[in-house]
Amino acid sequence: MPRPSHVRDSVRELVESGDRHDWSIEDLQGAVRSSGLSADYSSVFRAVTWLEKAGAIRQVSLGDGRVRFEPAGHHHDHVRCESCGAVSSLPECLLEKAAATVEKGTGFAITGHRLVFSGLCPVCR
Amino acid sequence: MPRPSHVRDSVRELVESGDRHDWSIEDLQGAVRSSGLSADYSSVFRAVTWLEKAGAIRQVSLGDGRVRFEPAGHHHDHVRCESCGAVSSLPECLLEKAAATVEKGTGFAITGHRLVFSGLCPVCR
DNA sequence: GCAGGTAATGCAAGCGACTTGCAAAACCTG
DNA sequence: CAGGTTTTGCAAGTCGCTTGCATTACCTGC
Repeated sequence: MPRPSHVRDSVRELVESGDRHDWSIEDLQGAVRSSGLSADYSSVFRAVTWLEKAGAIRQVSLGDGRVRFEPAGHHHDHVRCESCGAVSSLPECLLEKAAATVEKGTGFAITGHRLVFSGLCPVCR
Repeated sequence: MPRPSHVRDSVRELVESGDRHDWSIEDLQGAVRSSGLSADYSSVFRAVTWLEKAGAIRQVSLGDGRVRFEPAGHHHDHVRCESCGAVSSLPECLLEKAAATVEKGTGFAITGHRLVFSGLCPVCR
């Protein structure tokens, strides 16, 4: 039975606030700390592990070799700025039809995908 | 000026033989060794670094936290089996049009993307 | 309110994969 | 063959994630 956990609560609140889709553990630790609370890296790690298993947040793989998180919601893809690293989410899935094509072409049973566009954000371009 | 390098030559040959799109450094080291040649992990690492800069091979990010390589050629995407890890490449790009949509919707200048389908390969399904 | 039990936390150590420094060996070139 | 440059292997370093363990905090039933 979970008990009050200021770390987990803060992490959940931060991620679920919904404006970011690329929270790294370190980012979260920094954010929790700058709100005045203590937070060890490992505590934040355990918080995200717990929250992910509980279905509140989800890993997102941006290809930079870090585990990143976003609020769990319906599926969507991302764009990432090559210059400043800003990440935006795309409102809808672009690949519903493509999956069928892939199934026909390869014989795989497609269950999901990971798509990240890269480019330059409005500020950097 | 490059000089004979059995490690680099073997690695290039292996990757360019073209039947795999998910060579990890360790895989390559194993393959070089099993052909009877010596190959330290760091030598293979330097070989892939060199070949990548030279444009002969390319990193492919499959989201498993390893650096993987494939022959550099024209762009294509991948399907990866969740069960056995088998990777196939998709013959053509599915997203030419989607990029334009994304640009319009987000204001980003799109320069590329990374797409990996996951599913079950014909053998595992 | 207090003892007992479970959960959360911090610290430090461990781990996996990549990266780098350095000296020894291999290779050309004049 | 001497001199200068590349490759190679070994070992050590780095980075980020993961785990073990003792401590602290929190409930719950006396």
